[in-house]
Amino acid sequence: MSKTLKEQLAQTKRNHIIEAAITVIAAQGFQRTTIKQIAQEAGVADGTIYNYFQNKEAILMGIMAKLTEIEVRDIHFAEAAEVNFDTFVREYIAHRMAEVDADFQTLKVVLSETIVNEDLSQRMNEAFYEPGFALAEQYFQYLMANGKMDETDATIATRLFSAPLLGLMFLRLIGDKHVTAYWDAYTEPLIQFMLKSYQ
Amino acid sequence: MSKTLKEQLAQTKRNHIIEAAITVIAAQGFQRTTIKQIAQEAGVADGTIYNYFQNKEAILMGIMAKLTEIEVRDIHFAEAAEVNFDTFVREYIAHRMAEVDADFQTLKVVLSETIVNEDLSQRMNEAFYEPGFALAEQYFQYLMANGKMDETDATIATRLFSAPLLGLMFLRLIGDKHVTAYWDAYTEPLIQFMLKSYQ
Amino acid sequence: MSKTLKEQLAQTKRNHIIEAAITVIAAQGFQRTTIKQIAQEAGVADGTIYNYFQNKEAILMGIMAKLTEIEVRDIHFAEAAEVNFDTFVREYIAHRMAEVDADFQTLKVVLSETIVNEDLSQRMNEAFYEPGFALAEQYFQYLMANGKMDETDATIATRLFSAPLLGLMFLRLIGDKHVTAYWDAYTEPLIQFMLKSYQ
Amino acid sequence: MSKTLKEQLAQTKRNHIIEAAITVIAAQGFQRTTIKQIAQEAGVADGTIYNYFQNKEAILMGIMAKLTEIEVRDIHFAEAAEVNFDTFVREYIAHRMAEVDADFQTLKVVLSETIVNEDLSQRMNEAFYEPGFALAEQYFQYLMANGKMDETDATIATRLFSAPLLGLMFLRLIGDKHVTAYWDAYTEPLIQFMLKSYQ
DNA sequence: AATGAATGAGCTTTCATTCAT
DNA sequence: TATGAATGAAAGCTCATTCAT
Repeated sequence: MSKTLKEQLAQTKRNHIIEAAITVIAAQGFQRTTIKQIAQEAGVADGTIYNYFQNKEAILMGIMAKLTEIEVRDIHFAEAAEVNFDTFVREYIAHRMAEVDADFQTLKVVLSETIVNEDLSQRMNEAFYEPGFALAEQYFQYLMANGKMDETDATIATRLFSAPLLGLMFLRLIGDKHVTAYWDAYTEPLIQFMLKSYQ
Repeated sequence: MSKTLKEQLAQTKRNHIIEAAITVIAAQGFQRTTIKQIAQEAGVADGTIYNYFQNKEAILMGIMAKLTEIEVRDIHFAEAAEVNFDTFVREYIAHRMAEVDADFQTLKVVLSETIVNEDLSQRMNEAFYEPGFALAEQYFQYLMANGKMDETDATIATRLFSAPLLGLMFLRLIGDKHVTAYWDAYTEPLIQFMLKSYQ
Repeated sequence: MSKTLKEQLAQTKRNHIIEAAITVIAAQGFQRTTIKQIAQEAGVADGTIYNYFQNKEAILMGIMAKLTEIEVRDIHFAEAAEVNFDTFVREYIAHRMAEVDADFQTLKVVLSETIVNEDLSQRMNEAFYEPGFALAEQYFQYLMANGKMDETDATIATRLFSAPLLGLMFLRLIGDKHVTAYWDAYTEPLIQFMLKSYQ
Repeated sequence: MSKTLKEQLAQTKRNHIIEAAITVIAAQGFQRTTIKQIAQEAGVADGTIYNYFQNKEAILMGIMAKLTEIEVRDIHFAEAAEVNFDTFVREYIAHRMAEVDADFQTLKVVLSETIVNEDLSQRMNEAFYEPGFALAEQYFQYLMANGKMDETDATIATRLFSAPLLGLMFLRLIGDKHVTAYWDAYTEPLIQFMLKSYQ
């Protein structure tokens, strides 16, 4: 039991450092952020970081792992959504919008680095986007097979389906003031926009 | 006019260095790229870079300036497009898609840094996005005033209008293989998608 | 006598740590070896080491002390060898060769540091070599006084006498494969070599 | 021609850094020596070192390369020594003794590290000792074949032949005061000692 | 007495920038 | 103007040592 306790304490500290890292990295990017800054934000010594992470890169991986966990939850949601298309769209958008809002800093850290880091990009695609797309693709193919949707390239349809939401997220990423300040206000208009497109 | 000639030569060299910088920065990001790498790509000595740019940051600004020029061209196009909405959408999407394709590396360099650099983000918004949005906003308000569009928050409508295209661009930024490989194939589906939304 | 028992337990643990230290230091050198490695080899925590040694340097001193004990035994042997010169040489070589073999790792640890550490070198000379040489010198002077050996610089003669064996040991130190693998096979040839020299 | 000049300047500077490195490393060992110390001794900035050596290890390799050059000269000498055995021994010892004296600091640097560094040990054996031994072995086998020497294990004979000199060198390495101060005085006694052994 | 997480000084190395040529 | 060697600040990381438990 005491071993478990120790492990829990270690896990807590690890999470604490990850949170601190997200805060400072989100503000200035991974490369610009120093271990010293992360340590200061976390309130520990530089060396302590290395008791929990093998190197600086591993901190980024730890942050990415957080996102992957979220994605897993997400897929479960989506699988449960065996409903009509309108409901699916509505639920999907609302859910994702809330999620982006809740984990915005984490997303910012990972995505900004993904653009610039081939290796990380590969990993993210495999762990994050492709599973998501595969799910949506399945859904589209089901709709097409049942004549509920025009026959078309499902791969393209999938990307196009997620594009409007990603576009809004992108605007927030690059610091658009209105999108940032009124994120929630975009949910309903986006849903309406999507529904019209798939009428 | 030898002074002008000299200036022209200098401008040419400056552009040459900027092109070299775009190539290497697009591949690995601004922070990871060294002056030495840029100099090698440009075929000049490290020190020569500093005859044309005050410091490393100034190279980034030079790259950004290129984008702004493109945007200026763009706005002129848009102003000319005093046509019906369907034509506007079709032209707008086709034009932008081509543009993203043509200047993708430049976009990648600037956007990846924009996410992570508060200062640059500010500049980009002022010089790039806001003028673009202002134009579109004007257009929407004109449509609304003429009853050709539902009354709604024009600011939101503007962002929403550009979101799908930005979403596709984002997918390309983060290295989605299909979007990257078949960029052109997305133009027509995106147009159809947009037109349905605004029927 | 519980105090003595406690002391004995402490002494045992100290020796245990020293043995562990010799093993890892012999393999990679003192500087390259970390306290953590020694602790792991000894099966204790890092901090425990500091209950038995003031600092890392003190471990080295502890290892050196082991060698000094061996030397003390050795001198006793030598004093007992009040025999003719041939027997002395034969016994001396055989004894030392066996000793080097038995404590090779310990020797390696101490000697490699001795070369590089002025302070340690001083100590080793005073505690180890000089007493040994003094003994041999005495022996040579006795021989010379009795006409059993040419008059010559006894200091030089002493160093020269120990040189062949030290040379072999050195070859083993630097990792010569043959000397390392067939150490015992060198004993008799070395004895013959020495005897011929002093005929 | 100017390119050659530049290369020569670079080579000179490289040698200058190597000399500085030998000085400080000989005094305190490779591991204990910092780049800062070497740079200070050489009168350059820390970073300058890295214009001439890839990393700290490469400095050691540079020092080792110096020794190998010496060895090459040495082998040429030895090959030339197609003389009778007495002369060979006399020349060999005198030559080697002078050499050890001339390059003692360099030897100290390399040998102390060789003891402790498996990788370097391998290299030194291949590049330095084994060629030397092979030469001597050839010589012994020639003598044996001509009945000028007892049949015996030539490998052992070779090591034994070099042992007395290595032993003296070892005494100097570990800082024996008499050997250090009167090195030259050992040459003639060592020659006499060797000649008697091979009578 | 034993533990091992925390510490932070100090290491190697990188790289933007300068400046003598 | 172009060069590229020299610079040294600052980064990531290691590890001897301490100390609360």
